[in-house]
Order: sequence, then C-alpha cells, then structure tokens
Amino acid sequence: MDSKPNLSKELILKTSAKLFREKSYPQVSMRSIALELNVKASSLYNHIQSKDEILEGVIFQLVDIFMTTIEETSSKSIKVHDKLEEIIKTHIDIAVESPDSFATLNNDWIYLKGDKKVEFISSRNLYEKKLESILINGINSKEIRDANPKIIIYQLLSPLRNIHLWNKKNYMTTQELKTQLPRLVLGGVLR
Amino acid sequence: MDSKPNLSKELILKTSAKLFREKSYPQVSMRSIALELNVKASSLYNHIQSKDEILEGVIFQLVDIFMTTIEETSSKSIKVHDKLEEIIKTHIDIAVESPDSFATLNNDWIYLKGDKKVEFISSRNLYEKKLESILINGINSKEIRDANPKIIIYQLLSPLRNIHLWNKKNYMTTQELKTQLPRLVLGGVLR
DNA sequence: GTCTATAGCGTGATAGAC
DNA sequence: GTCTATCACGCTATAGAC
Repeated sequence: MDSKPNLSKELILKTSAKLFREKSYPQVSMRSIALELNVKASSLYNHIQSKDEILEGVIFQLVDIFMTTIEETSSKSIKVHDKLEEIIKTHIDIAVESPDSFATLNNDWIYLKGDKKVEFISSRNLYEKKLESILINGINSKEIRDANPKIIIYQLLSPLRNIHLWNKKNYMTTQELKTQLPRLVLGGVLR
Repeated sequence: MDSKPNLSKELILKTSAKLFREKSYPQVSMRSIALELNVKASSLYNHIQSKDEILEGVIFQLVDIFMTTIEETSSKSIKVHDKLEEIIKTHIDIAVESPDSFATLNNDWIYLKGDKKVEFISSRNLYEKKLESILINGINSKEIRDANPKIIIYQLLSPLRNIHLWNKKNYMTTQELKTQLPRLVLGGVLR
C-alpha cells in the first residue's frame, strides 16, 4: 500500500488478516497494521472498536460460510461420497480464495476472548458433529470403511485445515489439488 | 505444584511446555511460569538465560528425536510400507509420551527467533525431503499410488502433526490409534 | 476522519540484599 | 539460589486539536 486508501473496516480486516497470517495475532501490533495502511494507529479506531474486534471479524466471516455450507451439504439428497467430496472442495475453494483469513481462522482462533472464543469452539464442534453424522450414515450404508468415526474425521479434517500451508508453496496448482486431494483423502476412507 | 520443588532447567522446560500448550507462547509470561513453580520470576533466571531459551529447549529436544529417527528409518532395508508405518508410529509415540512439547513444537515454532527459527525450518525441510525420497522410491517400485509426492506428504503429515489434539479428547486409546491410524492414513496412499 | 501526545498497563530482564 | 524492587520498553486505547 503506497498511496493513502479510503480506510474502512473491510480494508482493515483484509490487511490485518495478511499480517496475522505472516506473523500471528500477538505479534501484529495496531501500529503495524496502521503502517501497512499508511495511517496512524489511532485512526484505525474510527472504524473498529478494538484489536479483538479485528480478529473476530476475520474469523467469523469464514466461520459463517463454513457453517452455512456444511448445513447445505448435509441436507442434500446425494450419496455420502458426493457429500464428502463437496466438503473437501469447499475447503479448497475457501483456502484458495481467502488464504489469509483461512490461515488466521486455523492458527489464531486461540486468541479470541470470552464469549467469542466459546462461540467459536461451539461452532467447530457443531461442524464436526455434522460431519460425523454424514460419516455414520456412510458406515451404515457400507459406503465407508468401518472405522472409528472420530479417527476418520481427524484424518479428513487435518489436511483440509492445512491447505493454505501447502498451497502457498506452489507445489501444485489449485486444479491439481481439486482432482488429486479428494481421491487421495477419500482413498483411505471409502471402501 | 504445591510445595517448592528443586528448580532446574529441565523442570522449567517441562512446566513451560504445559503452559505453552494451554495458552500459546506469547500468552505465557515468565511470571506465570514462576507462579506454577511456586517461585518468583527472577529466580528462573538462575537456571535459564531468557524466555526464548525455554522455547528453544522445549522444541529442539523433540526436533533432535525426530531427525534421528527419520534418519534411522530411512536407512533401514525394509519395505516402503514398513518405513511409513514406522514413521507414523514414531509420531504417535512422541505425541503420547510428550504431548505438551509436541503441541509446542507444532504450534509455537513461529515464535522462535533468528538463527533458531532458521535452524528449525531447515530441519523441517530436511525431514520432509527424507520422507519424500522414501515416497518416490515407493512410487518407482509400484508400492505407492502414482500421485504428486508433495500432496502425499501433506496428506500424511497433517494428521500426524495434530495427534495431540485428537488424543487429548480421549476419543480413542493409544492402542486404537496405533492400529487404526496407519491403516487409514496409508489406505489412501498404498496401492 | 486523521493527527499528536500520552495515559495506563504488562512484559522480560537486572541489581543487589539476604 | 531466591527474594524485593525496579528499569526500560512496547502495547492498546483515548483525549483533544485540526
């Protein structure tokens, strides 16, 4: 950012997410966010109430998307295999489209405070419950290997929550990710 | 810790790792470490030089173990499948035996500074290189599905680096992890 | 709506008595 | 080797001029 842009909450969130990803939330000061935006730190407070509010904004923008899409996918009348593939592709889409917020969501949620932290953890638990019930359906219908569903969830979600790391290094294209990842991830799950 | 123990560097590292895991490195003050040990913060400095040194100690204890074991596994004359299984089991062992240090290694390495951060990243890259060359051997010998090795690494390492999270919730026993995880993880990889 | 100046606080670390 | 006291610093956030 060289010239002085029109400051807005949205711009502050976007810029902050980039810095949070690079250095993590506690290492990013209000001064450093302001510097990136070519203003003084005190100017930020005309658009946001606190540093916490920035973190909450970045994270819950994505939480809302994840919760909406898992709800939609859950309620579709399609095969379990297709539901899982849809979930995987949604993760890839979000990680590719908003890599900074995605990284912040996954790395910096611990720095949420009070109610917001509780809300985040509840949402995450609910997401995992939805996924678990899809998996249990798949186990019952013999579409999915009969293993502990908790382990399967962990086996599915761990790579998905790290896509931003691996994608950053440009080891592979988004297209390659989208074709190879579902096959590879689901290869150990389906039967 | 109720009574006053004999302070030592080892005890400080162990106690700190527990706190780092709970709250992350920047949120753990020297005062809070001291409180946990029933001493004053200034007393810690008779056993360690700085807060940074604590983090480095916790992390590199495990880095050394990982680097030694990957080296050993690499050079064994066994099937690729068995090498991968050994690597997975080593991760489980370390995560079960030293969950606090393991969590700190995976979550808080970004807070390393200067040379130590560089050294950490080099080690991690070297570890991944070793794993990659095992995988490439497996692809050549047709033991492993022909996919982008970088994606396979990511698919293998992501769950392994999160074992402490899932194990903490006691969803499954260590034994269950050791039997189910390799089968599940490798199911998508082997052919 | 942005600025300068500063309040108020918590931090890592040190000096020096015991 | 542990303590009390304290320094120096960087942080979030606010007050008030423009």
